Amino acid sequence: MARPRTTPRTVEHPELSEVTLQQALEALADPVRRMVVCQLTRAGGEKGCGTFDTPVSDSTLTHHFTVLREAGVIRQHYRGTTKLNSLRTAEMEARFPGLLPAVVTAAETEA
Amino acid sequence: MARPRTTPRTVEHPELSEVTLQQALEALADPVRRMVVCQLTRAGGEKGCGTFDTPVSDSTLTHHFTVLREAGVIRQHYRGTTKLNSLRTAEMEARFPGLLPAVVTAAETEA
DNA sequence: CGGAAGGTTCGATGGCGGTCGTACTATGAA
DNA sequence: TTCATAGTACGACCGCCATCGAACCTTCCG
Repeated sequence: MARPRTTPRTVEHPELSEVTLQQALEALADPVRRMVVCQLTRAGGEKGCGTFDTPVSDSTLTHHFTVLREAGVIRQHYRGTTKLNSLRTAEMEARFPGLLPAVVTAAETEA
Repeated sequence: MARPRTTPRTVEHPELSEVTLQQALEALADPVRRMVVCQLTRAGGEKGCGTFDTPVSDSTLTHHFTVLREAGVIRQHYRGTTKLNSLRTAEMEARFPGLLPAVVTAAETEA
């Protein structure tokens, strides 16, 4: 109803300037969300929601994507029935210099 | 009893190699703990437990110090009745390169 | 027009963590 | 020895968040 049948589904993304450090750290402090970020880093581009290897259910994963998106860490958009995810690397770097690389590096090193 | 009257109180500190990224991020994801870290950074050295400006009670603050210590972020030792706190900057840098600076910088910038 | 694939929404649940007050211990000073 | 100061230990409480399953919505493909 809210959206005519011909309009594609859209997703809301915050400006990075509206994102707090608190949000970013909370987003990155969850192990499942870090898995997502790492897999996204390794993929080097876009990746469908269903293509991630995690130990949680689909509905839980949806929740994690939402948290990451609202923290400005990822960008999401639809292509057909698939929802593609990518990192907002440059914007994150501008907002929180060094944070994302530090976390990803530490996560990769640890594993 | 466990400790003879002449032995000074001691505090247990983990090796940084035993600290997980999870611990470090959880430690830094709390606003009160970040206040502590920032004030410690600004102080540039040691600082007594009672000299921090936070919105929580003493007992809660004790809890936060414990979390920070177990995450390898701070070192604590007694001098008389006072407990002094300092950052384990170099060790943290070796274990999680760039992490602490990124968080502190972002925190300082934001405020 | 089905039907299937890909995600989402919703409500419930369970556990963990931040918070507090109070009682306590340890040290140093009077 | 007694008091004051600095911090700790303990127990209780409360709210939040990760998790799930089930029902649902969208889009594509026969």
